[in-house]
Amino acid sequence: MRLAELSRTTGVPPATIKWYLREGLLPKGEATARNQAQYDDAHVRRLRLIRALVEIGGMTTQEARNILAVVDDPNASIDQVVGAAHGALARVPDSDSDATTLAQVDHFLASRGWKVMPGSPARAELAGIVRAMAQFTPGYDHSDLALAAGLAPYADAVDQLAAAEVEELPRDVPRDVLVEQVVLGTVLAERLIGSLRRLAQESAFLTRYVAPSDTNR
Amino acid sequence: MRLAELSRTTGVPPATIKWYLREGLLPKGEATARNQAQYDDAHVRRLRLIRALVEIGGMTTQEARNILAVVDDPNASIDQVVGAAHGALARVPDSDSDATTLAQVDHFLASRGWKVMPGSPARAELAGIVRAMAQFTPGYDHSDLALAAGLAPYADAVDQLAAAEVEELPRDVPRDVLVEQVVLGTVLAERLIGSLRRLAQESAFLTRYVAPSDTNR
DNA sequence: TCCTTGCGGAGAGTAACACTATCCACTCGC
DNA sequence: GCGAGTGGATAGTGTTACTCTCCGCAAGGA
Repeated sequence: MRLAELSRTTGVPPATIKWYLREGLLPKGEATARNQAQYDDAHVRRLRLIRALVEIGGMTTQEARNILAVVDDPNASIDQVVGAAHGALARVPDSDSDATTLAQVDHFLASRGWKVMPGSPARAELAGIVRAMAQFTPGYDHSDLALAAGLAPYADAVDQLAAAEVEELPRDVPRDVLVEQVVLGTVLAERLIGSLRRLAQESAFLTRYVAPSDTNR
Repeated sequence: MRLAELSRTTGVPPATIKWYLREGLLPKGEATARNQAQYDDAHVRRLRLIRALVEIGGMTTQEARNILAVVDDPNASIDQVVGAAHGALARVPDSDSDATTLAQVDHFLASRGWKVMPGSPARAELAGIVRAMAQFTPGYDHSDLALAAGLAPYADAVDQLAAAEVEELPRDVPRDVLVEQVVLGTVLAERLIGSLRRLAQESAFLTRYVAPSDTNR
């Protein structure tokens, strides 16, 4: 398969594929001559993975490259792969978040029994979100209890999902397949949950605000 | 309150505030002279809302402006506000998604009893995600049942959350407060769920892959 | 053998985005 | 009265993700 055909099967423009090759996101094809190269299914797969990370996951190419580097490293553990994906998905606030909110978040995580590493990007992101929410709640008392009560329904929902996902990972599968599945499960599922929630919300709003009497009252 | 003080209380640089004023994201202060203006708490609040949408929600300023326009329109219904927020959160694929996936998604939504408008951005986004996932599953049979089975755990989790959120909205509150809360509840909660899921996932991976014997084996 | 078509690789160019810097006339407070 | 500060306008900057153009070479038909 040459570049043009790779482009046709994936729908990615040739110029973009060339750019991915230059940037090192996509490994080079096997050269058959000075200006001819062969690509195979692994390239198709990798190209689709890149597009999934960028188009659906909303990552920059730099973030995608970081993940792919870990994916390609045969010595990297699953934890490291997950860590790379999480690092790219998190929107860590620029400024150092205040210690109060961070301590509150840590307390919440401990009360949940979640083991999280201090450098976790998601932890910093959560602190930023909590801080922003608190700014809009004038009477917010900054107590650990108030936080835990507010987050509980979300944490409950997500706890089950995460546990099931990790538990259902296949054990008897080659590393590259498992790793790819972990990345997709982390990145695409996050977007999946988001769109499903919006669909459920939309439906709930339509039911309550537009025609509540039509259905059950 | 003058511009410099507005900058100090929100942490947003003066030049950025000026730019938001020019772009129409932030309403002008009340002019007291040709080159002096007064800002009040509403400006502080609006500025914080803009930063929440942009920094946490990851929106472009154009998307933020679209939402704010609906928020400011006293004739806009809650549904329209939610619709604007959803429109900015969704990552709709560029290409027209294929009819097969879209029909499958519609079938799934109907089986759930979710009422969704055909133009819903979340619907198109979901179709794009399902399509990408199917590409990585060679034996995927494109049956409605397989889709429903795969999405069920996520949809179950999200269904309860969305219903609770809509149900818990205050009814006896001025429109602007309600509208602001709806936008924040839509945008910030989406990010909140994402970061919480990653934290739960991180914990689950640490438990299973790093030290499973320490805890329960 | 020629000749057209297409290939790959490299570098420059581009469009959008979100600010940021500079300038200027003016005004407030001392 | 004067200097620091203000608001408004315009132009400039850095980043990102491509996209365009060019070039020498290869492949395959006439």
